[in-house]
Amino acid sequence: METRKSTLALVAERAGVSIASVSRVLNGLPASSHLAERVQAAAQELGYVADATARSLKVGRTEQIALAVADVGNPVYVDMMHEVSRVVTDAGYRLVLSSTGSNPDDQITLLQSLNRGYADGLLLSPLRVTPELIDTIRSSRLPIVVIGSLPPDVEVDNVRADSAAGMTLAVAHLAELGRRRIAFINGPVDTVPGAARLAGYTAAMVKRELPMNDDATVGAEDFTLAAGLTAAETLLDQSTPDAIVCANDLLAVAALKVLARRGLRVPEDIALVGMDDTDIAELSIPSITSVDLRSAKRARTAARLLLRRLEDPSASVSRVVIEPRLTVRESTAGTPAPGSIDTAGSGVRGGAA
Amino acid sequence: METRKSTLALVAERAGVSIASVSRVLNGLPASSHLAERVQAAAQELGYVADATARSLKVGRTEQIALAVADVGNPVYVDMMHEVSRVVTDAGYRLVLSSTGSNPDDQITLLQSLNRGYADGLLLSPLRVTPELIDTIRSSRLPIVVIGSLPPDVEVDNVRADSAAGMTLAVAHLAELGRRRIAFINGPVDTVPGAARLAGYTAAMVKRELPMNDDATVGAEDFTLAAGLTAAETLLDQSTPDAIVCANDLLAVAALKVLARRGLRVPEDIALVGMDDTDIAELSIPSITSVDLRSAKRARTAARLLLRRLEDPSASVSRVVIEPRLTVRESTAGTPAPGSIDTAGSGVRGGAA
DNA sequence: CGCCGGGTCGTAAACGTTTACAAGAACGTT
DNA sequence: AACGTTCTTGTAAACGTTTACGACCCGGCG
Repeated sequence: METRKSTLALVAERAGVSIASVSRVLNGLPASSHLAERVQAAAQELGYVADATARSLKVGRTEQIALAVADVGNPVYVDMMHEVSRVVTDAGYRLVLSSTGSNPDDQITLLQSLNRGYADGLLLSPLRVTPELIDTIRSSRLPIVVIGSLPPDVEVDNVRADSAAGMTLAVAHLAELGRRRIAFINGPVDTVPGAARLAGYTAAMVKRELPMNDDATVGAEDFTLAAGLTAAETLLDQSTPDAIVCANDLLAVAALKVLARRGLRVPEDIALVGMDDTDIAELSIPSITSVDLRSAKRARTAARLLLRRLEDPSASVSRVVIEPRLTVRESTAGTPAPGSIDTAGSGVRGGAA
Repeated sequence: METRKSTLALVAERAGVSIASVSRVLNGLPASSHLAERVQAAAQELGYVADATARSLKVGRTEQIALAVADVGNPVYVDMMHEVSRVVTDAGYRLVLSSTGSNPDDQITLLQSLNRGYADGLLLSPLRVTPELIDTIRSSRLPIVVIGSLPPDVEVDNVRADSAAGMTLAVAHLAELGRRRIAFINGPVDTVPGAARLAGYTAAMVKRELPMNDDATVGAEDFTLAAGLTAAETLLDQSTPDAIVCANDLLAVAALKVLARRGLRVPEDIALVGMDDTDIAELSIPSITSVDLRSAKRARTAARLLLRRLEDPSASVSRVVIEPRLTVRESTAGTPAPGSIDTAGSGVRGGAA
């Protein structure tokens, strides 16, 4: 088996047949067994592998699907990648991953370069959506499905989580446990999920007739652990909640850390619920109750939507919304409201020296 | 700005010039300002974007770099992706991510398809390396740099972590804290890192003249959390260590969970050290001392090696080994050997109901 | 025996670029 | 005024495939 670059022409020459015949045999089109054998042999000997670029140029497909996410480090995106990767490779596509920052301009330039034909379709999960971004999405030459919310007048396939419903779930759960001073650690409010979650929180609190207070909601700079630490510090400096819901599992873990530092017990003193239900919620100690926004499912359906549109570009646009679930864990488990019975907690906890 | 597919020919027609001129202007080659203006205008009006596939076919480069990892879910690979993504996009390449399973056959088919010209180069981080895999790597048409160990006779760029040295670091640290019954939760022994870490552990224990015991080392099925849980259970059923070192942060977190379930305090009863020094080691409660295998740095240098080889294919192969560090955290912090003073631990810990 | 249909296979045109080559124009030099 | 440079631009050949078209051969039917 040679390792040099081999082309159809070389194989054809070696087999003593025409280029077209080689192509046909290698693509399984009908051919005489005599011819087929010769070609197979020649291809084998030369270690022939078809050039993907040339093929793409000819057939007009790259068999690549691009996935653009804001932050590869975020576990929820990792889940999505995982899922998308599976369904697109099953369908014979390769996955091109692009980590745009949270900057919409980056996403726009990405989109433009995508239109050069790197990929056949795009899965986009934007954190912030600006009018410009929407324009570029609209005028894109290739199919896009966006994971996340969009204004209703945008005619683009998309699948979103109902994070407002998720916040309702969280608040209801805490209220039923008797918690009333429910604080909220949000991400940046100028992001789509940040805004949605804040709205959901407010609505849920109002509906339950729970006391609201500006000091009881803080917005982290970012959906990251580091931002969560300072956000949690700020919150606890200015407020004394008996429960905290976080817009994100990362923020929740950060809060947990800060609570431990301050000698506050979870869930006895403060109950905690996160959002996204990623692995870290499960493996944290104590494990964290989390709103499952079904990221895997969202990613899967988004990928399938894209595949469908690729085979039928004229299909009507579909907008899917996935309902959230609540996964209850130790951070809220079976706790009476604190103060009803004062357990005279000494704040003893293992390890957090 | 039209949104329809536009080609050089269309722009040329519209501008009333030749195709070649359009190409030249758009690529910034010298042209009269008169011509340039007409072309720019026409391109603008038609919303022309060059087709990447055709360009790739002509120039023989795709400007894509592939990264193949065994498991996208593993935080250490996420770190690597992050890093690789940065350096290759800075160099003008796009990143194609492939999640091969841990199955070497998958990697082989991946490699073969890579040779079709999807990408200009490959970063490969194989979990298991078989002779077949090595053969395919050797006979690859395009440059590969592997992240991880390879037999010394393989003439391929690679950058590896010295995980044996890492194990020495871990064992030495624990020994200095007075721990003697140091157990080891490994990953699968038939993987490259699994084997290396086991060897490192054994060597370090022998060198320190610490007691070794078959019951004190278990191999998880996998480098995942789930596998870690059962491995930790097994270990604690058959052995009573005063310290555990884990081949992986995920395994360490799993161990932490099991220890909590059994009422064992960390670090008082059992000290714990992980490996890879990923985020979860930091944000775990207690935070976990971890051997930093410098995954970000490894990824970065690997990416740079690949870029170098892309511009100079004849460069001599380089093999880089990155030295590990130890990041000390709460899970081993300032603890005397247990038993020296029995603290009559009541096993009270917050939250783990 | 002639003709037609079906199977094989080769010829050549495309896909959308880049780029070597050459032709012509403009200009300075002798 | 003739000639050599240099600059500009067009012509056309490639890159490696896929595929429409047509040529040819062979057998079966009228």
